Amino acid sequence: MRKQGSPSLQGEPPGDALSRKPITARELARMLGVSQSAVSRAFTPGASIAADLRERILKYAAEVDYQPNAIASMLSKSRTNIIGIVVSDMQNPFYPGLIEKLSRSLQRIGLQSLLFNITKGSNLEEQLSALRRYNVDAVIVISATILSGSTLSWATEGRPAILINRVIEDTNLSCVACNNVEGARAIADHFHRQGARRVAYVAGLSHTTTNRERQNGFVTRIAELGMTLSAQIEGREYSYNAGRRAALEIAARKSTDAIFFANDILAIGGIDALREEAGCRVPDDILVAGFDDIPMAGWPHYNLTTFRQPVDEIVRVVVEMIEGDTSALLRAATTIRLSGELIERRSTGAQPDAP
Amino acid sequence: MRKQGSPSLQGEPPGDALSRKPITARELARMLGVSQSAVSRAFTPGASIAADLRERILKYAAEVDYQPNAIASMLSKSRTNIIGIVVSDMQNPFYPGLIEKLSRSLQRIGLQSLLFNITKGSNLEEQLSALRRYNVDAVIVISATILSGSTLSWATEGRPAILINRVIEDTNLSCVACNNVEGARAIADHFHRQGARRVAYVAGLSHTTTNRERQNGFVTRIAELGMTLSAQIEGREYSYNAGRRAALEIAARKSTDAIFFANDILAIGGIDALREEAGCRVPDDILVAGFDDIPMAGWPHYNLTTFRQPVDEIVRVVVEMIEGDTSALLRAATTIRLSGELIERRSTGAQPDAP
DNA sequence: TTCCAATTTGCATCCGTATGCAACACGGTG
DNA sequence: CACCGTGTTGCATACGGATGCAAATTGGAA
Repeated sequence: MRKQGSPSLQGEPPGDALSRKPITARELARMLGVSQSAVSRAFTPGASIAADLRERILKYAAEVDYQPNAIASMLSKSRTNIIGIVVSDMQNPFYPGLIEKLSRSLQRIGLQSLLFNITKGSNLEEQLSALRRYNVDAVIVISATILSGSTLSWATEGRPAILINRVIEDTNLSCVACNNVEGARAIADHFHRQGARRVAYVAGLSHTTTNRERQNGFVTRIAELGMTLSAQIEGREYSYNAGRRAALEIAARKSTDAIFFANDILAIGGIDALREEAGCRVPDDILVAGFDDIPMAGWPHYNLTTFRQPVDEIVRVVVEMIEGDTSALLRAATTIRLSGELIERRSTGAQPDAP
Repeated sequence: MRKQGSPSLQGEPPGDALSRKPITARELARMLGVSQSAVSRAFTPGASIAADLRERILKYAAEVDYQPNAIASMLSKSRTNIIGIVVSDMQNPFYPGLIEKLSRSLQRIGLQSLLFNITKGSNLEEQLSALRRYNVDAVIVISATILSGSTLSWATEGRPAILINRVIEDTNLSCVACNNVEGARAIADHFHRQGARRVAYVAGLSHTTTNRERQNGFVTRIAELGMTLSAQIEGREYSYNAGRRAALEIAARKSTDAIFFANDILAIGGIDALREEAGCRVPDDILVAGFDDIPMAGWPHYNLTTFRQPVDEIVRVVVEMIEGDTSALLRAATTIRLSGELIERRSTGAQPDAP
């Protein structure tokens, strides 16, 4: 149907190499006097083909610059070698780093990353419908945004899905998350060691599991240690400005020794507000800690004490889950908790190690 | 070949809804007593089909949750509706913002983004070979990393390619870039107005066109204004630490009134180094300006004067190029320069507008 | 030398959708 | 009533590669 007619009648199309269509396995096979199956097998590791034939085909393929068409391959095999990555907030510097490492690791084992940037508010199903149509092999969700388990199940439609830093129980979704409770308790312990007694918590997105775990872990440990929770600010976003506003609110009451922000971006906004707007000194007047350990937390001006997420390990585990038997992921959704590390810096009066 | 045999003999497979394969157009057609073509046409805008038939098919399709398989569609049409995005540095906060806006705009017109995260140093052709095999409709390159025009031409293989913030002349690649010369001159003018006379330039990646343009524009304008170029630091990366080191080097010579860093991340590292390590006051002792206007530049501690890149406009232009006749892009590669905006803040002693 | 097993190769068909072309339906005109 | 044009519909095949099965080849054992 397409482009029948004699191949080179209308003269060389303008634009030179531009409209030249890539060579196909059949053409390559005909040139070599072998069958198309042979070409396909030459490119399939472990296929039943003689070593010398394979070599001859691959050599010639390299010469004429043949590469198997991935689309056709996807159609006949069940695999697409594409992983869908669902993201909603690339502004928080924690995520770009994670996405970068993740996509690099996937590339290393021959998987590509198809990015789905969902916008909260508008029609989620519509945004995710492409996720179904593209037949991705698996889905990785790196999104703090509201995304119900049922919507997600619909979108992934029987494909393995792995949530990073979000935990949903009721569905067949796997989760890989940092041990938020452990981290929050470590911050509480650290505050206590540094002498704080009246402490505050600043939430990110209140309803997210991540926030709830950090909040509960912190508040519980605070109580165990006999400290006072002097303030607790609800939040609607993980952002610099939200941190600023929360810090000002807490500073106005003048009854807090230390603030634990649900993540680093909040904490950094908080530090700036405390110093520039509230006239407080950090850590002299008030201690501040965050969560994640984004690059800015290490900048000298902030020097933010934080709980470092094990990004490399998270990536490793996720990639292993995908690399392994993905159908196993479907049968038994697993939740994996990874340990992080308390990074003590000057924002809580600690003396950090030399860089 | 696959899954022949009677459909429901071996009982419901374990895992419930998990392994159920999605319905196909043919099955849907048979259920409705129409031809598969009809189903295809019902989902093709502008196809030759009666309105009531289309409605009936779409309604039933919605009921049984049928959606056309994108892979099969890609194979028969020439379009994949996938845009390859080549990235190399997600750490610089300017890029995540750009990528996010870009992928959202593309999604809005039904295009998905396939992410290619290239690592400098290792084999580029190998990394980009997937770009060819996946038949992407177009390629957008957002990468400061070394990537020769010829490598890129090979990788895109007759597909339209658009470079953002990089200009390559010799090939048939389109470019959309900020007017770096204009921006650099604006910074120079601003320095002059603020009373600086001995100024320094800190390069990012020296050989990139972006850096060269900013450098030349700045140095040229400096000379025109009769100012002295007191230092010029070569660079191997656009990073916080590179900015730190450069700033310390310049501060040690004590002969500079103002520093123009090739981008904001460098400038921010520079400010921190000047204040925390060199004991200088910014802007009292030395003025600092950057380029890009990343979020951190607006944070009160930095309050960085910078030249804002017209991100929204860049995205708009790129998407328009892709949305329009892409083959036109191939025939006539165009380079588009967009104007940015000088943002005067306190790092150069300016009084910023109230937030 | 004969026969069988193991390995290699090719043939035919499938994956699921798009589309050129022919067939068909319907309404109006001469 | 024959004829034609417009608008719909279905048939058949193409897209490019993967793979079950049968055929062909090879080597070695009896």
